[in-house]
Amino acid sequence: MDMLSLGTLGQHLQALRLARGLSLSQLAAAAGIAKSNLSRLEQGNGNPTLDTIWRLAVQLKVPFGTLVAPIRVPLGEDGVEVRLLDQGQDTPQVDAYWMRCAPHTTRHAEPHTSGARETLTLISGSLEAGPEGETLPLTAGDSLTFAADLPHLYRTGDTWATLLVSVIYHEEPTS
Amino acid sequence: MDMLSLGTLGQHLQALRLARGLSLSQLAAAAGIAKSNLSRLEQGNGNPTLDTIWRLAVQLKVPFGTLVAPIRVPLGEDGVEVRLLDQGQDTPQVDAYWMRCAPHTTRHAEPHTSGARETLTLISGSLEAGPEGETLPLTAGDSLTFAADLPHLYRTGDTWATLLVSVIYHEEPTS
DNA sequence: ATAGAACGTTCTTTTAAAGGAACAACTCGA
DNA sequence: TCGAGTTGTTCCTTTAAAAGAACGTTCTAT
Repeated sequence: MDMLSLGTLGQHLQALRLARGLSLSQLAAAAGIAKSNLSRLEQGNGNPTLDTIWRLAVQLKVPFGTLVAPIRVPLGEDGVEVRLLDQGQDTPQVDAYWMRCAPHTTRHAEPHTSGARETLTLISGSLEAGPEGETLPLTAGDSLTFAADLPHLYRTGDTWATLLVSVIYHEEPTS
Repeated sequence: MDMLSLGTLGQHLQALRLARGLSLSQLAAAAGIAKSNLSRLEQGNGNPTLDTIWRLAVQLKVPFGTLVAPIRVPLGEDGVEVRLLDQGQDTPQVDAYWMRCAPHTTRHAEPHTSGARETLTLISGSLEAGPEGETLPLTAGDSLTFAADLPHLYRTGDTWATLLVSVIYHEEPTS
């Protein structure tokens, strides 16, 4: 494990516990784990089980991921975070992504295979996107479909932008 | 542990792995864990360590919490599964859902607030959707935007349908 | 067919996480 | 001052998670 996160887990565990005015013994009892276990975790040693993390997250009323990756904004180097949501197995093939762009960043995307299209739906923020030279401004709720077999880009202004991206690959002749 | 999450963890692990075209052996090797370990986890047994979960999340490029706590919104009793992907905090507010419909099912949706619109993007399968009386057929890759402040529905034919749904609530006059 | 290399499963062994009971330190009230 | 109640720590024990090896399959290529 990247031992980095282990130490911080302990700190945040303790910070959350104290913020709720709970003693170590109280929290351990409420979560149904041994206090020796919790003590070790707060000290930054150990490597808790999913079961243990879960029980603590429930008691502290923290959405789980917050407990272990608290302040981290897992951005790509270029200020863009992308998650694959789903891949269709039909023709044409469709890949669905969730995407988040930091303010004042521009992401240049390479062309996809010939005939590919992209459909965007902006969830929050504002964004300028489309084929290079033909980008259009979008605000929350807007959708845009464009040809993705050319270089295209996503550019943010002063705000973060969150959007759904669907890449529709061209229907290939099934030989 | 609330066994609810353990079984689903395995399913999501496997789904993500297959979505990336990785074999169990490959993923285990890349993550630096024993494949017996990964095998057990995908079967829904076991109780992985933070270390193990972390390594898998890194390899699958998934923001951790997504692996273990997929957010299911049990909207339907019928063959419809819905997951909340994201909620925008801008105006207009946008809710993004991932939705999957079993074959030969019809889902009637209640009207949303006045002025609300919906944008759909079909990932796989085929679907007929839209306001009641004005539904349109969609195939993989198609998008559709319609007024969602009226009763609307989603109806599948012989196949499953997977789609992204964005609900755009009407922009309220900010006083 | 046959050897080779993948695949994912199921064993056994090793390791360490979690539980439990001690412990010292510190607060209370009697 | 003396317990009886905390607090969080440190041991030791028990349990099970992770590693490693072996297995039966399924391909592909010779």
